[in-house]
Order: sequence, then C-alpha cells, then structure tokens
Amino acid sequence: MPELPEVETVKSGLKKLLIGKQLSSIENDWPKSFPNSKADVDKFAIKARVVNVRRRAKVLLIDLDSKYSFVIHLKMTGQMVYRSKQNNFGAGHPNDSLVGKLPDKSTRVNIEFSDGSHLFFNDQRKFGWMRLMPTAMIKELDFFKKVGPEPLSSSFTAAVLAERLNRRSRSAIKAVLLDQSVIAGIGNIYADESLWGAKIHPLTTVCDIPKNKIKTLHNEIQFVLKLAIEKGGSTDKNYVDAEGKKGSYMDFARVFRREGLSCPRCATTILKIRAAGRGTHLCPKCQKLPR
DNA sequence: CACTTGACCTGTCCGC
DNA sequence: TGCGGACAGGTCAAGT
Repeated sequence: MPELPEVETVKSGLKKLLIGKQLSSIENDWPKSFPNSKADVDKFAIKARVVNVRRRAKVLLIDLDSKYSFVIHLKMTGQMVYRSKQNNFGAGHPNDSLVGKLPDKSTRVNIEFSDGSHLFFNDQRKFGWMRLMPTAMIKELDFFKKVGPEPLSSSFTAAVLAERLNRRSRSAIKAVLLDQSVIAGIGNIYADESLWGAKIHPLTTVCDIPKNKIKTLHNEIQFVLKLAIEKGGSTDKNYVDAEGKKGSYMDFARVFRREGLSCPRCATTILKIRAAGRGTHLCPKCQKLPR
C-alpha cells in the first residue's frame, strides 16, 4: 500500500538507476494501466532520455528530455521494478525480494531502455496507472491543483497542520488525515501509527482535539514518516522498492496490523475497528475518545 | 455541503 | 478439498 514513504523510497531508487537512460520500447497488456496511444509513445517517449525522477504526494514522476513525463500512481499493489540486462532475478537476496524474473503475470507495462535494461510496472489489482503527458501540464491535473502540503517540507509547521485540519473541523481525525487535499501522502498505515503516537482516538472530531495534541500529532506524523523512509517503507503484502526489495517498517509498527497484540506503551490489547471505511488500529487505553 | 458508500480489481484467507 | 464470501485499502464518482 504505497504511501509517502514507499513512493519516496521508489523515487530515490529510480533516480539512481534511471537518469540518462534512453527509452527504446514500451509494451502494455492492460489499457487502463497505460492509456496512451502508440503514436504518443513513439513521438514523445521513444528515444527520449530520463532527466529526473520526482515525487509529489503518492504520485511518482519520471521526466524525459522530450518535455514529457510519466505520471504514475501505484495505488494499492503497484510496483516499479528496475532490472539491468545482466540481472533479471531479483535483488540477489531471495528473502528481500517478492518478485522473481520479470515480466510476470502482474506486469502491466514493460519499458525497455537502449542498454537492454527494463523498468516494469507491476500491478496485481490493476488499480494503479501510469501515463505520459507534457511535464508542464502536470500541475494542471485536478489532483495536483487540490492536493495539500508535503508533511516533511520545512514549511509544514504545527500551525500549518492546525490550519489545514480546521478545514474539516467536524470530521473524524482519521478521515481527515487520509484526505489528500488536507495533507499529502498519508495513508492507512501512517495515519494509525501517528494517531497512536499522539494518543488520539481515530474517531475524535477534529475540533475536540486540544491545541497541544495537534502539536504532538505534527511531531508524530513527521517522526513516523521519516522513520518509515529510513526503513525503506512498509511491506505488508505487495510493496517493493525499485530493486524489488521489501521495506522493513512493519517490524517497527506500534499498532498497524497488530490487533490482539499488546500496546508497546501500556501492554493493553490493541483493537481493530472501522473508521472512514478502513480497518483502523488503536490502543483503547492510550487513545480515548473525549466526552 | 459534508460525509459515507460503491466501484475499480485480484489474491488470500476463513468458515462450512 | 472446494467454494463462497469477506477483506485488503487509494481515489474518484455517486448516493444519502
């Protein structure tokens, strides 16, 4: 479930691997995964070179010297895996890799570079997508027009968080943290983890959260996201980085997917409830609803 | 207008 | 062992 730390990890990996590579062909098996016409691909991608790899929110951007870019959303089960011509057998450490020789049956798009290396867009559930568009037009996409601030940018202060949250002051905090127009990049894993850190019940109405707890929540969001980037993201089921390797944040998770186990702070049994339509994990003792 | 639910998909796991 | 159904969770569209 790629969220900000996972997409950031893929971005860093691709940036090291792809810059300067020249595209030689693109194949895809599922039109929704890559809807561009062959004519567009031939004109704006083939023979173009990768000049940059970026991330905004959970979206990955690969810029080409044709002034076109690939805009990529991994959604739930998307992977972007690079393979050199010499090594198409995973990262070399079988336990670190979830993917073997590619393409496999989850491969939706297969990009080949002129040196014989490949970039595979794999997506078991077909929710993800990538498409080619003019770099200058990316900021005009509806999603980018309304997406909120990057939570790890220096301008994202506790005051900014408070101001953003107030836009939906009568909603449950969990739903608001998942709203990409409020803050960019937080998903189900890191919403649960930061709310546990700040001792806030996920169903708490935003206006019922005291100011000092907003400050704590701000710290926790940044702490959790930074730690997750350090650990290479969270591999629950599908997620892998640009080399096919798993992330290890799940080993450090305090509540996410730990229902029935004990809270690392107070040893109370962790509960799983439903909030904002999602499985939501919390410690019933540390995270109480105000009343 | 604000919030919730359903759709998009496939693979896995659970109970019968 | 097979089979149906619930569940996984990012985002947009549709419904309440």
